[in-house]
Amino acid sequence: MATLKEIAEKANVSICTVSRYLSKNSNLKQATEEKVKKAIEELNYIPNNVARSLKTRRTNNIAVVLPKINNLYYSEITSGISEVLKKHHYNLFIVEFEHHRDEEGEILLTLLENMMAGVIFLGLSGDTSFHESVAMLQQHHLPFVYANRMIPDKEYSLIYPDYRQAGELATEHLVSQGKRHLAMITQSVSRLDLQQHIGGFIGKAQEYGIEVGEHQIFRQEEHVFDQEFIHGLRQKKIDGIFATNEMTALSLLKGLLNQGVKVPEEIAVIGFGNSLLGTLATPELTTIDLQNAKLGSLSAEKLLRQIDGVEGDTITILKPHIIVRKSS
Amino acid sequence: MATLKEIAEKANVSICTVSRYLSKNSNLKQATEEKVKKAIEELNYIPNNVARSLKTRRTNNIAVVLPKINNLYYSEITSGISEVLKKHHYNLFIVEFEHHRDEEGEILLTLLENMMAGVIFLGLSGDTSFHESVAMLQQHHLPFVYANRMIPDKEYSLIYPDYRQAGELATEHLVSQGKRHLAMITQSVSRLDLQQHIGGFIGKAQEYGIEVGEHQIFRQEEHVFDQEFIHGLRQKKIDGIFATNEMTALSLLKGLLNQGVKVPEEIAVIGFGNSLLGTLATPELTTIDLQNAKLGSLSAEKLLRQIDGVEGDTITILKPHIIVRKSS
DNA sequence: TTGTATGCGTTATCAC
DNA sequence: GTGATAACGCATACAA
Repeated sequence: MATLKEIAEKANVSICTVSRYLSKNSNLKQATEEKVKKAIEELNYIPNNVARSLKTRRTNNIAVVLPKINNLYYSEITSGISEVLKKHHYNLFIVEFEHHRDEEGEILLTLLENMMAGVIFLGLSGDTSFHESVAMLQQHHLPFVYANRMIPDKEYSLIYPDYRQAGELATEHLVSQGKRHLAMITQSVSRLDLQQHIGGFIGKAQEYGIEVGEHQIFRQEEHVFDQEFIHGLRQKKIDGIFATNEMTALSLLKGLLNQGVKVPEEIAVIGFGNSLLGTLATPELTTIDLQNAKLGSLSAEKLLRQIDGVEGDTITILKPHIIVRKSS
Repeated sequence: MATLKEIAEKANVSICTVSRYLSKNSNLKQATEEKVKKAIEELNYIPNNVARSLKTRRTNNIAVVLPKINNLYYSEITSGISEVLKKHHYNLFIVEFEHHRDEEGEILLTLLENMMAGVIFLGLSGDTSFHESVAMLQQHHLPFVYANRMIPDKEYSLIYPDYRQAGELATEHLVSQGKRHLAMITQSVSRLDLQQHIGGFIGKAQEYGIEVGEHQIFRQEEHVFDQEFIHGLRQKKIDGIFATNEMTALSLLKGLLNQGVKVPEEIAVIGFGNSLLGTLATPELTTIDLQNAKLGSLSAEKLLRQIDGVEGDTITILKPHIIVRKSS
């Protein structure tokens, strides 16, 4: 690898002049400029970003910390992030983080050790101890953005979809289809975002005079969508279901189909997310689009503004949209 | 950020001693060790990997270059890579590359500028001009592994599944189910791996005395699985189809279902890949498992061996397995 | 067992 | 316009 020094020697100028040439702004004499240019080409010079970073005390590296990259939800967001970063000449680091308590410190340490310019956290729940460790990042002035999570009692830089409105949209749609006996399938009810989903779903139902009791809120982990489960739905006369996870919705759809339930006539299903999967389901899945890719690109832009010091810790909220297909 | 210098001053030792303490191997006097330890803790020292990299002329960063991260196929492989890298304390750097010719040089340059320890290329076709640029990496002694692609006329470090055998397995299975009129849906036939698929599929068919003509090899991009297409299948009396892409298989399954074709009785379908999607399809998809995650972890290990200098450019071939479900 | 001194490749502050 | 020279934070050859 050729270095500035070698270029300088070859071109008979000082290292400094070469550096100036590379940073474009300073004006060199036409003649020296060409000498330098020639030397650089002949020696096949490649700048060393590591050295540059040491000197300037900043890198162009941005880390995305998420539970699992082999999950459409996260990889779609990441793709949105990637596009923006590429455009601004930032590099993308991925750190998978699976809520193993002992990893927390190690991961944050890695981010600091490698002088990340910023961090985006995806899908890190508000109920972990993670956030205490995160305070460390603030101490070290490492800018970060939380995407897709609401963090209570913290003034962090946040971006997430309007979870409550997502729930409301689901109710409104099901009601507009004539459904009155609503149910919901969700994950951990302790998560703040899911509480919002539930709140929106139930709240809007009440506006329509519909009661959604606790026994109509199913926890995904506790059920398989087998004959017994479907039978339970029928007994409760459920005619509309909102599943807060695309895979879950698809799985439910399959269960209903297997048991001969007509979707949407007998039971309508509305899901979450807008990957290709929804269109491949039978029937095609009606869904609340959380705009994953867009959320990714927005969170990247948000982080970059923070890095450039033109934005502080603010909250950005995206509006969800409904995509009506055949399952409702 | 505290530095070695500050620690040294606080502990009343030399920078060198602190550095030794951190690298563990050298043996210090108990007393100094504790002095240093204390100072490090009090000052909340965090090592600077950038400086370390500049000095040692190597980083712990490994890049994965792939077309799109929001694609289950690639993200599953990447997840496999991620696990291995994490275990060996390497960081994961992601570069999305979408075959825009003008990007090639820029991307490889970025890898060199940032002193990547190694690179894994995923799904980069053998027919692009990419490989010429890649020679540059060799000049700069940057180790790399091509995963999931066969590269003709190059002695690179390669790892891929036995594409031919995958095709053979598909044929064997379909034949064992009593199917004799086989068809295949594939992508670009110019890609070497797909040629292998086709070769295996057709070749094995011939062993059974079955002719698979050119008009039974469909190019995915040229078709939607609508009434007309399904009608065509019926006319040709096709009773078994092999789709070399999981999404395509699912999409086909849906098309067949829509047209009232009984799967697998009338037409059996066998797909590729082993994501959750296959089990959510109706009927559940029989599939050739290419072991994406495993391929990822193996390619990472392969690269690490290369970085450590214990392995040269070799070819690793994975054996595919069939997962029989309901669509065949 | 510990310290001194040098350099990794770059940017930046001075001079000239 | 251009050139010395000093850092950035760390590792290491060589001394002591």
